[in-house]
Amino acid sequence: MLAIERKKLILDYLKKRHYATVSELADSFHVHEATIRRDLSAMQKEGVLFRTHGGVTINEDDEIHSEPSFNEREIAEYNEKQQIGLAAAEMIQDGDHILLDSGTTTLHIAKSILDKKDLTVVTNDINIASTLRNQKDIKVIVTGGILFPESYMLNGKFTDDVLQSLNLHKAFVGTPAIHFQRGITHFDDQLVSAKQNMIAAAREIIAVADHTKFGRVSLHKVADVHQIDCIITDRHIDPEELQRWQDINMDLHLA
Amino acid sequence: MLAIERKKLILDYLKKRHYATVSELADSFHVHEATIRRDLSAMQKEGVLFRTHGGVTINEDDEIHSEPSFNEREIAEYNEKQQIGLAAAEMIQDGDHILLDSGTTTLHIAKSILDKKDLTVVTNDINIASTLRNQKDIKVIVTGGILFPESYMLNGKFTDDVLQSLNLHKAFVGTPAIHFQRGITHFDDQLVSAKQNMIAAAREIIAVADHTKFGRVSLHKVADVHQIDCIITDRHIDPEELQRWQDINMDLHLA
DNA sequence: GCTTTTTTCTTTCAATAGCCAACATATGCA
DNA sequence: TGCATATGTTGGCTATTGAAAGAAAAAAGC
Repeated sequence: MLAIERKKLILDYLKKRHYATVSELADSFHVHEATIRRDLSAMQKEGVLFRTHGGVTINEDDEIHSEPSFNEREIAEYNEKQQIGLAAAEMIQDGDHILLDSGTTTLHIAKSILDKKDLTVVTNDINIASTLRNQKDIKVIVTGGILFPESYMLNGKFTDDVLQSLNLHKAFVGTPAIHFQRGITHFDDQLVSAKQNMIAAAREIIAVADHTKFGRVSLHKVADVHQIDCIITDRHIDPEELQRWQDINMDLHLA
Repeated sequence: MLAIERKKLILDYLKKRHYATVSELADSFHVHEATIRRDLSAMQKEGVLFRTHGGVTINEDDEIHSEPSFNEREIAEYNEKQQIGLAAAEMIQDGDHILLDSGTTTLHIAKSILDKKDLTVVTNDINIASTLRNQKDIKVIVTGGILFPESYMLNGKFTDDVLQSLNLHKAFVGTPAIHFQRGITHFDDQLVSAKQNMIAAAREIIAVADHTKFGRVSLHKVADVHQIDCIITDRHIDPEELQRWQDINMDLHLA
């Protein structure tokens, strides 16, 4: 069995069961525990999952997540995400029709646009919808769909249908992996379709990702680099990485 | 079992019941009490729970969602609505596909079904969706649509489209006006369509309304009496009113 | 109120299970 | 063959757990 195949199966398993021990995985694939550990370490580096003593759990850090402060990284990147939110808000004009993808970074965008006027916000995140619900001058449209386990994100056919019927000025899309050649990728194939529809629905695509997401490549392709009009990230991005994006003339904002 | 898995389950447990003892947790996970104590100490350090002598309680002020400022509607008839919620929960079997209309009474139904198994819940209320989002055994489908100002309700074309494509076992529909001859009526014409679609989508229609809603008639017709299979209300309903419904053989439950 | 008893908590230590790094072996490809 | 990559093996190190003993807190008895 190929390593990549094994990794895919590990992910599939984790999607269903959420946790797995190293020995359990080693047994079921008939490989040595060291091999599994190497797989898990590599996958952790990609940001796909989270290793713990004895096993592994899925990293629902932000694409699928919201459980407050279960790991320290969430707190660590809190300020960065907040800054990204403020920078994104500056790009939004009164009267805009925008789309906010589900996630913690985009939630910060929502919190930063409460004083805008005559805004229409489409979102697949019920937490974002909730945050905006008291704003008289903001019309909120929720995409509908299946609520992802343990998260605030909606996904599935209903989500896709609604996204396909909309035309928006700007879409703010989050991603767990962004690479200057490979573009936006995602570890979960189930979420690819919604993100692609978001990108198709808006005139201007703004990717939002804190610095830890850069240089990562995951299994499933979401969008090419040229489909992205602009990226917002935080100031802790690696200078070499920054240079690579500047070399290809990407409009990259540091919050 | 992995340590992190155990910690997650402790949290899940505390979300349902607010308190747990160390020995109780040690028993249920088949680990030594010292292990549980170590888990709890670590989790307290993270700020997710609060240790007490002999046990632990949850620290749930960090839920992004909690709306402390209950509006008047929410407080009105709180206990009655809670009772109605419990009565409705008794009518729901494991494995059911149900629909919960937006509203405070139906929110109480949601709170009363957290330990059901293998449930599918369709709702047009993002607060209800949020309440159910942590339940592993409940699949939540949100209808999508425009978020009604100052509320948690979704409405409009997207809502209607989704409702029309679903087939459910039971629909729990709230109403501000119910009359033994005129049936269900509503003061806001914008909401009529969604309610009618709900009624069309389910095999069994259960109207939920506290006693103050009885005898009222509003401008817009939603449904005839014969379209309702069952009504759940509270014990403060006027005896004469009760008699009228019994005379027409309505299956009326007093919570 | 005070003391005694019981329960729970903390600390410590030993045993086990899991981890990492280095090296060895195997596989595949040019 | 030689190189690169993937996997297995080994030994030393670390983390987690359960058990035990003393400290602290709560409950019971007077």
